[in-house]
This record gives sequence, C-alpha cells and structure tokens, in this order.
Amino acid sequence: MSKQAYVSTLLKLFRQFGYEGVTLSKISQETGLGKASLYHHFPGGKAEMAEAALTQVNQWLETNILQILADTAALAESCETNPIAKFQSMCEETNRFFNEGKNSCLWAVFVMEQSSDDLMHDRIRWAFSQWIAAIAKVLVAAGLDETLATQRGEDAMIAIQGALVLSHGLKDVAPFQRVIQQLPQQLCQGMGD
Amino acid sequence: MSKQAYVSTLLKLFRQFGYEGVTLSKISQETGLGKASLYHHFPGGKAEMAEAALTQVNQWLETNILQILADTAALAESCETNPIAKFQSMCEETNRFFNEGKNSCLWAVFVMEQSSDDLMHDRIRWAFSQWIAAIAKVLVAAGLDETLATQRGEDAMIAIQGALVLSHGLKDVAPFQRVIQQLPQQLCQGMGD
DNA sequence: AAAACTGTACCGTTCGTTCGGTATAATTGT
DNA sequence: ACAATTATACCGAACGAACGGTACAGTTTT
Repeated sequence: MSKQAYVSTLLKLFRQFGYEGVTLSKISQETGLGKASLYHHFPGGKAEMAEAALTQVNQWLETNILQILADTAALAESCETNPIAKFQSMCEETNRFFNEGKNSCLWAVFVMEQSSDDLMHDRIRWAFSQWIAAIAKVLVAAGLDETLATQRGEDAMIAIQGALVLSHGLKDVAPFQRVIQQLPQQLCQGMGD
Repeated sequence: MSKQAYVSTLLKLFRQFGYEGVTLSKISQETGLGKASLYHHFPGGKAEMAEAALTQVNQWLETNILQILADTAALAESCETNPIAKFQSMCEETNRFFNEGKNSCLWAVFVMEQSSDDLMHDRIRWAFSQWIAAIAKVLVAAGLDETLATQRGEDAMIAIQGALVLSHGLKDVAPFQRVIQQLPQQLCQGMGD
C-alpha cells in the first residue's frame, strides 16, 4: 500500500468523523498499519496526518478544478462568450469528488469543528478564495462585471457547501444533485445564452 | 444559574467544537459546575447534554421561525401576494441566532461529524424539512407552484448553511451577511413585486 | 427532615504518543 | 564477489494523561 493510498484513507476518515472524531486506533484499523508504523510515515502524529489529508484535497483542487477553469485552450472557441462548458466540467469533477453528495467536505468539517490551527485554517481559506477567484476570472473573461463575478463565485461555493450539508441532513442526495445540475446555467445567467 | 443557561453554554460548546471535540472538563469549566452536578442535571451524560443542546435549537426553530412563517395574522393584509415581510423577519431572526454569521450551526456540525445517533439525526432531519416546508407553504399561499416552492425552501436552507460554512472558512462574515440580505427577495422573485 | 444540589475522590478505558526492536531492502567497503 | 553497514518499513508493548462516568459524603435549599 502506497503512501498516497494511506492519505486517501486518512481523508476518508477525517471528512467522515472530523479531527477529534478520528482515533489512531481507527486509523490503524482502516489502514492496516500498526500505530507505531503510522508514526514512521507521519512523524508529526495525528496533526500531520490531518495536514496530509488537507494537502491531498488542495492538490485535487489545483489539478482538477483550478487548472480546468484557467485553461485557455477552449478560450479561442465559443467559450469566451459562454463559458458554460467549463462550469459543467467543474461540476462533473466536483460531483465525482463528493461521491454524488454522499461525501462531506474536509474544509467544512475542519472549519466548523475549529480543530484546525491557524496554519491549517489559512490553507483552507486559500482553497476557498482560489476556487472563487478562478470562477470569477472565467466570468470576467466572458464580459461580466468583476464585482458580480466574484459574487457568483461565492454563490457557487455557498451552493456546493450548503447542498452538502443539507443532503447529509436530509439523508438524501437530491438537493446536491439539483445544485450540481443547475449551477452552470446559474453562473452564466444573463449572459449570451 | 438556571438550567436553560447551562444548556445555552452546552450549545455554545457543541456547535463550536463538535460532539467529540467537547470534553466534560471543558463543560465543567465553562458552566462552573462540577462533574457530579452535571450528572445530576443530565443523568444521561454527554449524550444527553448534546440532546439538550439540540432540543434548544429545535425549540428556537419552532418558536422563532416556524411560528412566524405560519402566522396567519398578516395573511389578511398584503402579505398574501407578497410575503417578503415574513421572510425578512425570518432572516433577521436567523441573523441574530447565528450572531451575524460568527456562530456555527449545530445541525451542520453534528451531521457532518456523524456523531449523532439515528434518533438525533432524525430530529435534525425533521428540523431541516420543517423549515423548508414552512417556507414552501408561505410561497404556495402566495400563488407559487408547490414543486418550485419546495425548491426555493431548499435553496434557502442551502444558502444559509453554505454561507455559514464559507464565512467561517474565509474568516469573513460578509458572505453570510449578503445572503441574509438578499434571501427575502430571492425567495419572492418572479412574484408580484 | 426531606429534597436538591455539589465537592472530592476514584473507577476502568481509551487517548495520542513513544520506546525498543525485528525483518527486509538498498548501499557501501573491500 | 561477499560481508558490513545503513536505510526503510513495520510492530508489540507500554507510557502518562485525559477521557466519560460513578460513589458517596457533605452542603444548601425548602
């Protein structure tokens, strides 16, 4: 089992139970590694394990979301006036990442639990603002006002995070599915449709 | 100090740190009560304390949100065609409850942490669906289609929950403030403005 | 006096962490 | 080539501290 696989297990556990809710026994059980072995891979202990999980999420954001949104290849085409395709790709990737709404968001879990120290919270804040800025940049390139574009980026994050919370609360992924489906058009509303 | 005040302290702690993040030592320290006293008031221990906190939130929902939305007094007036005033009251109360966005939502914390047992999760689900249904009922009374009305109720919950998450993530209550301000008109859009 | 309440000491368990050590693979010296 | 050394991965056992919870004798309130 590679270290990447261990981190994936850590991510699964932390976003499911939160930082305090995860015990080293659970981690040991889930990874198959003894507690002492965990300290070989993560000398910083539980805190470093949580940071590794956060790193994986932020790397997913960079490679699977930010890169797609910032991609200038499709810009030469019709994507300039109507960037709906980009947002559809974003939503597909987001839907996959959150397992159709059945997964929680590590950022939300760590932030609400206030388990993250300042350094960790800064990395989460960076993630949120980067995602928002990437969306806004696409909309600005399509001719939207910058202030409104940023607002829509925020609204997208609000919709995704809120839908995750509500879907978990209702034990029904339908709200998240509806949000994911409607989001691209919602972001592009009032533009050259 | 009344029991109600103790429960308020419990609510504060649980929504700030989550179920697993709160220890009896913290509770004892924050309430000024010894462990024995805590078990006198809450014989069921930590689980009962968490349930008491949840009960307080759900009671707030009933008395400060559901009741206002279901109030038929203003229905005789212009509220029938334009229920924006009701939603404004709802948002004011919500804004106060979440301390302008600085507080977390206990439902979201418990649901995301998966710390709640089935009975607790059912009460949280009840709260979400009741709030949504109450909003939908107002919109239906104002002439909106039932399916769309329920969707807008869900969107309101999504907006509130998502805005809380984002505001905590960004360490900035501005997104929550904007959502609270825009929500009434957003709920009534396309109606007799 | 009876009831409600609380302080102190304590219980067994589990927490995150560390120690000492083993087995295997890679590297080095000769 | 082979032996000596180092590095990597892993684990059982145990640590002190803190966990949630309990027993019981007081104290306060009524």
